[in-house]
Amino acid sequence: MSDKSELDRIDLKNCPICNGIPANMQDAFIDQLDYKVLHVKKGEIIARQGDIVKALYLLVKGSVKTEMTNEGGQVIGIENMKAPRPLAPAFLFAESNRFPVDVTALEPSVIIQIPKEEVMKQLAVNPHFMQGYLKFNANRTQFLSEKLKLMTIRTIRGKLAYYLLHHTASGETSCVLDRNQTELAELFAVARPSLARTIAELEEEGIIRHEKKTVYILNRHALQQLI
Amino acid sequence: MSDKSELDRIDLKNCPICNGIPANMQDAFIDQLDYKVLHVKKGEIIARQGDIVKALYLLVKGSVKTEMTNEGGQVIGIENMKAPRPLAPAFLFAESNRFPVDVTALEPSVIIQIPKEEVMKQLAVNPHFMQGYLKFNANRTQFLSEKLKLMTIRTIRGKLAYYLLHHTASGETSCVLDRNQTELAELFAVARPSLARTIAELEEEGIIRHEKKTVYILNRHALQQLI
DNA sequence: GAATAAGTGTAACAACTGTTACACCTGACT
DNA sequence: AGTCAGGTGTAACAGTTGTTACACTTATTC
Repeated sequence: MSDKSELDRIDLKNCPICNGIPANMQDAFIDQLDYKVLHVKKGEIIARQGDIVKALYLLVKGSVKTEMTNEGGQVIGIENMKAPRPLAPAFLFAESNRFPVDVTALEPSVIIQIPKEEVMKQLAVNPHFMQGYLKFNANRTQFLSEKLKLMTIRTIRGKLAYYLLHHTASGETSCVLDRNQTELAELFAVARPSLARTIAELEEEGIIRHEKKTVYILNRHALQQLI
Repeated sequence: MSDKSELDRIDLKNCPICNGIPANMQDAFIDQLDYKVLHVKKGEIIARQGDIVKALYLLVKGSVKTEMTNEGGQVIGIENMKAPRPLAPAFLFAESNRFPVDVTALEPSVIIQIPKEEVMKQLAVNPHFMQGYLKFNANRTQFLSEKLKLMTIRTIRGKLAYYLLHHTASGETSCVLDRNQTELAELFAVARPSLARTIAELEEEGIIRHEKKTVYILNRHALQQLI
């Protein structure tokens, strides 16, 4: 498969797809797995937009960026990803099984490539692996659905209300945000000053109050009305 | 498992998850499957928001609506679904495995419930079923990703440009839309008159032209600039 | 073929959001 | 303590979109 020194450094237990495999079975799992190890330098291209996805790509070390370029050569969207995580696992089994983006290493990185047939075999043989795979996809679907729901709310007030209500445990009247204002604005896909203004408005109206990253919900009902 | 008259009417070959199973194996597949058949009348509730998802729900006949209600009892979002298709298959394996919505029958409908353990068994035993399941989830992820990309484009011009470019085969200069203006506006989550105005503007600028549902792209480069 | 529904084009105005620019605060680092 | 970067509050103005309303055209139905 590969030299043993490599295997020692591969940490699957933190990889979303494989972390369901019990610790005492992980070595056995790796040993019997048919895969390739890919070492890339900084700036090296791992996959190109349009390439057919023939294997499951697990980024086990390093970080990569993904870029989408249109027909005119312009770069449209960029996203960065850090190990450990699978790259585009959904595209392995999708009808259109081509990389939608260019994948480039941001630093020296290690990627494991598991051929599709091997993935299917393991899915059938190893229920932990199957659970992990299904769970990852399921979680991703939920994540995307949630985000989409947020995006279909048109006003910033609405998005903020939705976000706050969903981040406050029922019964609680406050929550601690895990993002700063800039990141929140990005999540909402709105401009940062616009978000700041909306927050200020809601505070003026006595609906919320905030100190640093803690938000107090003073009028839950009013918040619900905003969605 | 159930009376034979039922089985005759169950059409799995058009169900997204099961359609990969060869026709000559479908009967055998159904026979050995452990499942429950659920008949519901119009208006009957099939699942409630918050219920734990313990089985794969396949809507094989009829249609349902899904509603999300907030804590205040207000209905927020509604979506209709027609047979045959699975209901919330992602939630069966997700970390948070609860129905996010109320599911209500819109007409007399038939739902097959396959317990989670049985689904896992079949996934391990039947590679066609597994492929179908993975493919469905993968396609759904792609669909959601695409939609999300569309939503993060802030301007209507941008959304329209993105949509048109992605619905025109490379090399072609025209495409036939499969939605009317109202549906397109819903997809973009914008107001219908606003979309109409934007279309009119792009026509005035000589970038596109349209007759009924056929759109001609007169200046592809300008469209790309709009994204 | 008349009646009805569905879809589209358009306009004026209100409402909301983005842009840009700058002041201020805070914590980290030296 | 001083410097610097990151994060936040705020304001004026421009730009975009939503709202509402209505005319008009095109399908559909009986």
